[in-house]
Amino acid sequence: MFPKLEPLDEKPENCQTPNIVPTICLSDDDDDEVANPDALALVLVNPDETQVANLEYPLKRKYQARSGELVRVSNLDVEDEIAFRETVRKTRMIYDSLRICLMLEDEKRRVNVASANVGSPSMRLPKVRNDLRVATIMRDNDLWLNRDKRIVGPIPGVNIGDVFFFRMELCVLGIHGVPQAGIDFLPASMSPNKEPIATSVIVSGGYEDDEDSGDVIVYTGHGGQDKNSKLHVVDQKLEGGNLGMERSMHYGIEVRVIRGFKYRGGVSEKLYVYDGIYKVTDAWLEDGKSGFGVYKFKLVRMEGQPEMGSAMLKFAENIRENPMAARPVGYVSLDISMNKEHVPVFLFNDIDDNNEPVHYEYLARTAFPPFVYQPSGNGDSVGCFCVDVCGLDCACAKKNGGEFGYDKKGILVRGKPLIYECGPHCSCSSECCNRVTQKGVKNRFEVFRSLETGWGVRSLDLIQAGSFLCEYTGVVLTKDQAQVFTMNGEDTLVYPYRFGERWAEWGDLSQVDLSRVYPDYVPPSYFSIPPVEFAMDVSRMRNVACYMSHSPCPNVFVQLVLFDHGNVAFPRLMLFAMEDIPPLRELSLDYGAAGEWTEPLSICN
DNA sequence: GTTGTTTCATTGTC
DNA sequence: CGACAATGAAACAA
Repeated sequence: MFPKLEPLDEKPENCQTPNIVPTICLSDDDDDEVANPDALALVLVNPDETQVANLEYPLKRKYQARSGELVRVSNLDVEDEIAFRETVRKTRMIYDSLRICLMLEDEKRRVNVASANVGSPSMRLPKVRNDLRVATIMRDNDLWLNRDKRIVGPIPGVNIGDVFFFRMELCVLGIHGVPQAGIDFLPASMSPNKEPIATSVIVSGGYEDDEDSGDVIVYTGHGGQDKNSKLHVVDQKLEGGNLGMERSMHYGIEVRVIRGFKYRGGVSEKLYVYDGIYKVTDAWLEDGKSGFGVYKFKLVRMEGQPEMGSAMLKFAENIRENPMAARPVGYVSLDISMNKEHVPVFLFNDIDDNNEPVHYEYLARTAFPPFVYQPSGNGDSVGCFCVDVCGLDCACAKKNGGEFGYDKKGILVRGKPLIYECGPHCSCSSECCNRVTQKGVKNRFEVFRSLETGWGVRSLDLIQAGSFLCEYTGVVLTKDQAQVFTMNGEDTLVYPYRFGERWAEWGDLSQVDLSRVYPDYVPPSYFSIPPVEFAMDVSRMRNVACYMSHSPCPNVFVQLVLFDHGNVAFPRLMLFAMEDIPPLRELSLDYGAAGEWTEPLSICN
């Protein structure tokens, strides 16, 4: 009764994919398409260019409209990959930092309103959706990516398995440009041949007629639903995104697939995972479960892509529930920390018979020499006198420049040269939120053997950006001790100063103009500390951090923290997540220039 | 805790 | 160019 959709009679030809950024031809009368060599650069955010673009239309619209130009980005070299990845991550860091910033500012205002309205408790602030507000502010500051091109296929800098807590992030990055609809498509009005083209879909299981078996999805078109009941009340029509899907099938245009899940314990109730590109292989109209006509699209995952992120999430969940059943072989140890961490640290090797990490004594906390703990006499080791939970007048907050290092959920607000936590000298309770890193490891880590990097570390839990991971521990050596240690040639010491200043990237909102949102907003000012001059010996005692691999584009960074003594020359090296890290993805640190950290180097110069 | 209602931001169409 | 419908998620009220 329902006709199968027939493809248009004219078949496009010469639609091969050139290397860099081809324009996609949608009709056969247009055979002189030329790749624009400058188009690649346009994908990256370039403040100068976007400002120029805005000046052209300063009165017509507040922000640059989304482009109608379809492009593919392929065959990037390694340097381009890293550059795109950095851009994506920077954008995501701004999103997260701004969201936390708005949250903290709102809290301040709430306190102010409450104190100004003593006796009239009915006074309330309007409700806010910070996930949406952040996107608006970033859009007004030209910080959205990929608005000047519509990318077909993978988004440079976005990897399969990347996870997102907010749907709006997908808009900001250009992965899926519409904030609500499941199908994102180039509209007919902007299309060269006046046909809509679908570029991405979100599979959230919100449609009763969806079927999802991983590599093959039967996706239900949109429309026909009642506004309130969400039930199908009329037949769907072949228009908009539905027609776009059919046209993408016709032209063989790949479609990005993002899966959405309900997720507990995260910063949001939902989790989105980028699962790679699919091809639409079939489209038809049928009676849905409601009895009304629904369009169906068969999506088949393209070959040669890394394993699906959603499959990895599921696999990690299975390992957490029953490690042995999920992976029968490969466990060398079920806890190399020997109960020294609150959660066990697995040692996993299914490649060779190397079991080296079990031979080192596990050191959950760095051991400093006794003199570090002696009071200096200038009062810097005196704690705060807060009762129960610290407020903004806390002495430790003042040391941090008038704010706490973490939000209420323990997420690092912004990187600093040094963060002071409340410690044993403070009178506040152990529930004080300024005691994040001293509480130790919370994630289930696994040291694993890989062919590429030797030993590596990954987590079985999803790690939210800005979360504390673990300390980088070892036996501390002073400058003099380190020199003696390295005299006999081999230098296996770790030099903290070489980790660099990745912390400065976390929470950096200098690109955002907040004066319009908060006229009285004062950007934080940093204080500086002298360079860290001690070295760390990890040749006998170490912890999980020691096995993290080096990367020029790391997902973990070092933040210096003090809590059990006041000696700024001997801070603890605390590791935080630079981005949302999906389970089973390798953790990496920037140890400084590649390879350099293992070479002997005098630190007294 | 559950359910229904409203609201948020953006795009595309009329 | 302006109005408006469509859309998912979360805050909120019941």
